[in-house]
Amino acid sequence: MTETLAPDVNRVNCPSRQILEHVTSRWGVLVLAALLDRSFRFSELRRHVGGVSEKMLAQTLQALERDGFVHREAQPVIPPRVDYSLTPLGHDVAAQVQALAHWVESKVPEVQEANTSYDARS
Amino acid sequence: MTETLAPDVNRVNCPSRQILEHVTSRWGVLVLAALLDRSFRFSELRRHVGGVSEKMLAQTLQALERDGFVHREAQPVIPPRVDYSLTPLGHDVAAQVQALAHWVESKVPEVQEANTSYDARS
DNA sequence: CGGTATCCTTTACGATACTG
DNA sequence: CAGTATCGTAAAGGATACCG
Repeated sequence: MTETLAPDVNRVNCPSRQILEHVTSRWGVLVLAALLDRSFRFSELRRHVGGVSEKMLAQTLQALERDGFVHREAQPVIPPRVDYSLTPLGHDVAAQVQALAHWVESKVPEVQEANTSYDARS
Repeated sequence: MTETLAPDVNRVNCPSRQILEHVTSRWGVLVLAALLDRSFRFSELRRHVGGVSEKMLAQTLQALERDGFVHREAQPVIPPRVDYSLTPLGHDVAAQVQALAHWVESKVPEVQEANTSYDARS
């Protein structure tokens, strides 16, 4: 009677979709990929990920922490020091996301050529 | 003298970042994942990907076609018939993106537990 | 059927100022 | 340093209507 429906990202209100959106969000991707290499302090991360604002970085980190992908370690010192790292679960997604990012970086020439020929037809 | 800088998604104006954003966009992810299984007609895709509007689907498909990931085949018949499929390049991204989507679907319970314990602390 | 054009609303995002 | 609060703008997105 109590059927558990399998998670499906194609369904509008499936929780998997929101998780996927956190992971693939504009800044989420870059933050996860960065943290795969090493842990970062807040301001380090801000410098590392070009163009991210304090607000969006904080928001992104909170979403990823809430989903159990990122671990936040605050040291009670003055000035404050907070380190962000991946959880085991986060390590798994981050590996996939970073692979994707690297793949894209490696295919830039092909894509640019596709852009050019597409634009030529229009 | 004419140095070619390696593509880096962390740089604000690197083309790789925009490509990555197309691929990881809200609807881009779901469209690529769907097309990995088979080709789709426009309205099939619209029904398959829950919640997508005509406008966004058209926009997403255009971006993916322009980047060389999706092939668009329009048959000159009445009523019109247009089939969308993956290019070889698109097949590679789609495989990664679908793997990510499936991974997320499989981890929904873990993430929901993380959500609960996070919310309990706040 | 497979779109495009228009309008409108909502959300994302950035800039700035402020706090523990 | 590591954020939060507030505000304003820009972009994303949805609804509807229309066209080839």
